[in-house]
Amino acid sequence: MFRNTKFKDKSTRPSNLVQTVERVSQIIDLVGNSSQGMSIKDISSTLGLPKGTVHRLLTSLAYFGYIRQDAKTKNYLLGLKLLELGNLITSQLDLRKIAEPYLKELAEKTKETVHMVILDQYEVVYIEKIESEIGTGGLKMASRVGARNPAHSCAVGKVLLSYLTDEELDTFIEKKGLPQRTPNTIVSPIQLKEHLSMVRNQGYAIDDEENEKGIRCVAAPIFDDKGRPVSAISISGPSFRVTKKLIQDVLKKEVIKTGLEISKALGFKGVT
Amino acid sequence: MFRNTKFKDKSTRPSNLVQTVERVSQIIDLVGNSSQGMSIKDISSTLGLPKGTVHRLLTSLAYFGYIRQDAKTKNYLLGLKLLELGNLITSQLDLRKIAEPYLKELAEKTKETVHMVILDQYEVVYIEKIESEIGTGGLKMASRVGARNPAHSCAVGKVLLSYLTDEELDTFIEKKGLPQRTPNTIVSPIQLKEHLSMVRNQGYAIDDEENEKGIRCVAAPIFDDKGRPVSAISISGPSFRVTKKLIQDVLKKEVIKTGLEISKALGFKGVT
DNA sequence: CTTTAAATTTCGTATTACGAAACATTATTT
DNA sequence: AAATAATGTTTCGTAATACGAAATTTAAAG
Repeated sequence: MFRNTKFKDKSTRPSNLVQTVERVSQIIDLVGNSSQGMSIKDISSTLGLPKGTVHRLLTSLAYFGYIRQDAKTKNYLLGLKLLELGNLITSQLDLRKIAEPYLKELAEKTKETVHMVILDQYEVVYIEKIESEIGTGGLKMASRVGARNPAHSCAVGKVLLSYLTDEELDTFIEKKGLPQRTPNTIVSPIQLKEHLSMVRNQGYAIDDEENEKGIRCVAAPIFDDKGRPVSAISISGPSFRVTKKLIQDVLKKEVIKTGLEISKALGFKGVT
Repeated sequence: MFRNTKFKDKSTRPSNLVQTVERVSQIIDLVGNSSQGMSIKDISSTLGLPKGTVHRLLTSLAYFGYIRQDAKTKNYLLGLKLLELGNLITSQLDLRKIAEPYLKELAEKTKETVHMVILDQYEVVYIEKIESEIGTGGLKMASRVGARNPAHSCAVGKVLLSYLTDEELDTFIEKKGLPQRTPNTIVSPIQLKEHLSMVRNQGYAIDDEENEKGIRCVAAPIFDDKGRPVSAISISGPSFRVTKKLIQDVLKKEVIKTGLEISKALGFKGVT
């Protein structure tokens, strides 16, 4: 008896979701994405829940610090507990701690924005972002630590995808699709697979305005002590500064070098 | 009919806490404070909950990204959603954004650690921490963004307490007490009140190893556009470097100055 | 001072989450 | 490699929990 469809899949809705957890998550998302906080009325009408219910959940959340109530406006805002937890997880990702000095150096040297990401649920999650103090010239990238991006359309994502098995890639494509973000985005599965094998061979990836018009990036992988590609780093910037030539002549070399340095700091001994 | 004891008090346990929220909070705290993550067994035995229940809550939390499961060890860890939320709240505290450059400059100039805090539930919460790149000489402060401290025993706390009304101060003392952290901690309510009125008059506070042996700090307040003391900043360091003389001659002036600069950036027009 | 709107509390009820135990999977020992 | 132990996952009948309509209180606006 074999069951070829039995893929344990953490991203599909569990059969027995706890209702309260779902509602709490919805409330926190909602409140988090409002700049001025929200009233109970707002929340209850947006989510279609009775005011009483929302109030009960909010007071419980407030008691544990996940939500706080503005003294003046009476609006509910994210609580400071989330600051604490956000920093806790940072310290759990010791990857990030180790990489930090190298990334700073890279940002200084190249005068562009440096990102560090990991792959989670087939999406790219930014775990570090360093902007060169000078040189960014008022142009700031909209990215933010904790934010997510499709993997197929950015350099860091393509680097990490390039180490997946063919089977995993199929699951990825099936689950996430290959949404076209710009005219340059690779949307054909076959093309993507060819591209990824190239990326893997050459050890770096370029995002030539595939994710956002006007932004170009180069990325390289980071390996842990077991040689597993656990993370990727990139240099990103506006296309008029980050030209194809600059990438080939300078930036490519620098990301790869920094990637290798961080890998070594993690105990990576090199291939074979 | 008057009821003098009717103080709306957000920190006492609400009558109708949602059980699931409490359990979720316990689980997240537990998992967050473990460096290697925890198994279901660990969590259920620590909290005294049945495995099935813990499992159900964990899968729900994982679905929404608050918890993730390590692929290898199968242990549960904090999820990356918390990174995202931690960064969201940071951007909601635009106070912090505005202050950042000033604080960096202060840290550079003084070569010591600079903190920024707000008061929440009568406790000090660190919302920013900047370490001077050089000069810390291997000595790092254990503080962490999001962490909390009693208010009566640190400079930033005393600065903020100094603006409370007498009534609020009594509530604070009743609720939190004045725990003795070191031999220097002020533990007498009367002494504290006298001290605070002095702090308020002089516009800064010193923590002379009152919170931690070997650590001395100076702090100054930050006012918003309405003239309300919304935050406080401090310079902290080992007592052998941060001498009383250095504070009086140099540091005191610098924190006050930086505090005022930030206040002005927030729209503060000065007193009267 | 009156009116309106939102926030908070109450309370009987049905749904939801509970948790004991069965079952499955993974790790450990012999 | 087989057996055993230990942990993880699912099931399901039940009761406690959270629900939510409505009443009450509080705050804001006219």
